[in-house]
Amino acid sequence: MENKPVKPLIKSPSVKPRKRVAVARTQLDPERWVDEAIDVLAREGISGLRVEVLAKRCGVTKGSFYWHFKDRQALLNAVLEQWKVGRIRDIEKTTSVAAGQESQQLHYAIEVYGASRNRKGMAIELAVRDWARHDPQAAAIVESVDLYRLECTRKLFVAAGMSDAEAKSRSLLLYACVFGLSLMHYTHFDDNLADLKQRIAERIISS
Amino acid sequence: MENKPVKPLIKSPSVKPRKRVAVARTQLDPERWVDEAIDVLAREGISGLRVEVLAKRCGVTKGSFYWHFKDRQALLNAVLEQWKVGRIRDIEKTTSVAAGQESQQLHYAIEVYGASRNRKGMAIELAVRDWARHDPQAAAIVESVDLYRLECTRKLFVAAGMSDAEAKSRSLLLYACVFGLSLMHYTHFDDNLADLKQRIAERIISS
DNA sequence: CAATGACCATACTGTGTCGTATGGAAAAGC
DNA sequence: GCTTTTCCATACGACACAGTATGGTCATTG
Repeated sequence: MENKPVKPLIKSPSVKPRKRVAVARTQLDPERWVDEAIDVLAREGISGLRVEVLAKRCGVTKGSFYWHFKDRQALLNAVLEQWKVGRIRDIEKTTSVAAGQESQQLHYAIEVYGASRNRKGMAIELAVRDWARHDPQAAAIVESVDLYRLECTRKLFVAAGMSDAEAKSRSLLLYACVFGLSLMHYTHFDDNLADLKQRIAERIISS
Repeated sequence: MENKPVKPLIKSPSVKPRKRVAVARTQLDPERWVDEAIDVLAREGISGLRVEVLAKRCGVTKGSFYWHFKDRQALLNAVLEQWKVGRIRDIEKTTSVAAGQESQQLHYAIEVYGASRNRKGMAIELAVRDWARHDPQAAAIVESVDLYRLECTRKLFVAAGMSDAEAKSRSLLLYACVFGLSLMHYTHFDDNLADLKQRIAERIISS
């Protein structure tokens, strides 16, 4: 085991930018690979995240990939980790609010997920959740992110004056609705989708 | 085109059970293939639905598959069609109710989806929806099923005394919540999940 | 300037999969 | 009984993919 001490699972940049003044040519670092991988994940799903496809998108060959990563699984782990920290940071930014503004912030949280903007973010969200249905490791990441999200919005509902039990149910309802709407096809169900969404948001948030 | 008139896309049983008294040996018909395919779809997803894997599960080889189906896509089409008719039939059964029982029936609709039973049904549901994210044909089927579902529950809300606009928003909220809950991991969010679900259902249905 | 290391290309093996071609066995039809 | 049809097995070719081995290029360092 571990007979390749000079090639870790994910090659960290170590002391890379020592004299790398202008990054002479396009050098690929693991972060670049992970960013591209998340992009492929968003539009192709986990089954479309293949090494050679990714390498072609980066303009290189597999030789480069297997220099930066031990194998495909190492990349997937890095993708999961980056997704997790990104989500945590995003949640904290979305749910931090001054006292008295909790309801507005909850409305904003719904809107920012369901809007036609942030399409890529929701595509990643769904791809990761589908991934988690077949991979226990991904499932654990999703669960930790879910629990953190639920807890953050629960605090908002509590700050808005709800009981603990009610706040928990509202928090779960909020995220379930946001994710559920993202995988339904209801564009032709009503000609006034704005009013539809407004009513739903009110039902979730208002007392 | 169509230079194989004796081998249609999906070989219908035609006049098969004429003298097939006891089904001497295990003859495979397209329905059997589709049933097994849906089973694989439920636990592996669309990317795991491969011809040779399916054949092995049926106890035969590819030769049999390509006798009953033109190619893999023909099987996928049959899977989509069977899923659609099954869902339509299920919806009609779930949303048909005597007058005055609409609220109870709506509660039942939520419960029958979210319960720990019907796990396989929800797995198929999610697999098809993930499939629809990359396949326009599957997306069209999902959309038609969604619209039918939304319309059926909308009528229930209207029969329960709601306005048309409110009934639409409740109907969409109901299904979004049901599907959204199915792809979240909230088991460790509360120690009284029954109360949590009860509160959510009340919020969706009650006036 | 020579040597070292970082980074990537090329070539290769092995496996899994789709689809086709063809033959064989058993039942059905005449 | 013989032929035809149905249903499946076997064998094959083509391709995509994961991973390894090896060599090449360029910058950095002494």
